[in-house]
Amino acid sequence: MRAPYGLNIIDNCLTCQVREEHLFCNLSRPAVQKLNEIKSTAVYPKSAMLCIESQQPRGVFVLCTGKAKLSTSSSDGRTIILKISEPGDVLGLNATISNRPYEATAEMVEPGQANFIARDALLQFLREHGEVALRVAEQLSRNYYSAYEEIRTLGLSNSPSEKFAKLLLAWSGDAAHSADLPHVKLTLTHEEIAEMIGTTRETVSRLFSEFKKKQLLQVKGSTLIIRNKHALERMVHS
Amino acid sequence: MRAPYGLNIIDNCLTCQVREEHLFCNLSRPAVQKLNEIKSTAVYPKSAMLCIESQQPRGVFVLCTGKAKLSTSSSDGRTIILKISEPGDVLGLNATISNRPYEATAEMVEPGQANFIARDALLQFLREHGEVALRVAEQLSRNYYSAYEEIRTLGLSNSPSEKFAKLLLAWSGDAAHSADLPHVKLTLTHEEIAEMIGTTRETVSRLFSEFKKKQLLQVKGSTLIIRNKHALERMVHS
DNA sequence: GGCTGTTCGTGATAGCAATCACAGGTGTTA
DNA sequence: TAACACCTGTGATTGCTATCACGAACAGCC
Repeated sequence: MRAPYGLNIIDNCLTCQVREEHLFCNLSRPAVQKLNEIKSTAVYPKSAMLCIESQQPRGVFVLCTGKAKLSTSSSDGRTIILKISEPGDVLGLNATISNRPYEATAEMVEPGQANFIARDALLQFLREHGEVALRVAEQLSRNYYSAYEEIRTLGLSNSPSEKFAKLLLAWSGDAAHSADLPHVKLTLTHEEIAEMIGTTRETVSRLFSEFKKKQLLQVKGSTLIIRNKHALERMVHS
Repeated sequence: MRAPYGLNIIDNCLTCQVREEHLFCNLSRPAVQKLNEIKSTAVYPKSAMLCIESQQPRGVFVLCTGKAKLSTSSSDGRTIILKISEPGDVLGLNATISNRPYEATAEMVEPGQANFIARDALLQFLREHGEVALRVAEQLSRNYYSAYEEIRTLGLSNSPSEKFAKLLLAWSGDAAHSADLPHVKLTLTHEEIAEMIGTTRETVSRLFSEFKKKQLLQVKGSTLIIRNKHALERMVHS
């Protein structure tokens, strides 16, 4: 089986980029072997859609390199970006397990590689390897928690500035620190940031201006520097 | 082990109120037997807390009768109600499985009965009965979907009236129909409804007035009658 | 019956963010 | 280098809803 949009194949990327909590790490030897048989690797260009909201699930994707944005839209064109997936993330797991339509669209924002595992093969694999079913449960639980965090953000913080501060803090969490200040590579447009925090493009622009003026952040080309993390934290849980 | 707030015990309620999709239905005989050994049943009065947000998980609750509201709060006192749990629902499963703090508070809004299964016993049980682990994965997936729906509601619909309409439709979904119109027993206060749709009490009051004037609904004592479901549907996905 | 606490209805006001509008910037392609 | 598409900054305006304020309705309880 071949994943869509496939271009070049780099072999055996399933075991690269592993992190402790990931789905297919530290499995028994036969499980790893079987996994390698049923997966297929492909390279996706920018803007490639891995899966599309409301379509029947074909299987899961494990992102190896690159980044993908997960989004959902309403019928009137409004869109929210749920998260930016990083290498190691598993996409479409819920839909595939429960055989309901994909709940979100996954679109590459940076070109990269992903493994695809077709639904039937995955389910068969899970039936044969009970150890992995538990991993799946844990992964689903993790998904749930991040969805839950999203609900808290959307439901409990009202002002755009609060949500913006929260986003910046999340970014600075996994950022490189140089000269003690978190540096973040800014890959999203204001429009996309707006979709992440549920506001408009113009408001995001104004927020950037405002936060710069307040010495909270600084932008150098495409790098964003968090200048006052402490102040941001105060804004969030006030 | 004894559940907190326990008053009277009505035996063997674990198998009552079953629905197809529920966690502990249609299990093998030994599994059911083991389950009956490790569960404890208790009756909870109105306002009893089954579990509290941010506390370490003690175990799961299976609601048998009555209703419980699941809510989460921010440090500044804002509260959102995530859902009203019905008999058959499993509370605290995510937290218990992943051993993270309860993500929500569960408070009885109508007195009722629930089974409690302590964490250790549940995990042991799951290890012994692989069949149930799959059920757990499915349940987690279902939880995820409803969390996801909540995100869509909060993130994609802006106006309170839209969210109110959405809530009314959800209610009318599982409502008794008399004379062709859905009748709903109104058990929540305006304040609580406000917390469900992320607005204020006053706005909910005004929404009721507005919707009455527009012939969308009607209130008779504590019964709410949906008078124009179609119009509500039009409001939602406009 | 009168007390108290909770819930509900509704007016007045203020503030914030969506919307509209447009100009300047950046990058890409021919 | 010109043309084009996209992204960004910022002003002006408007509308919606949170907030404050108060009184009415209602239930539970001595």
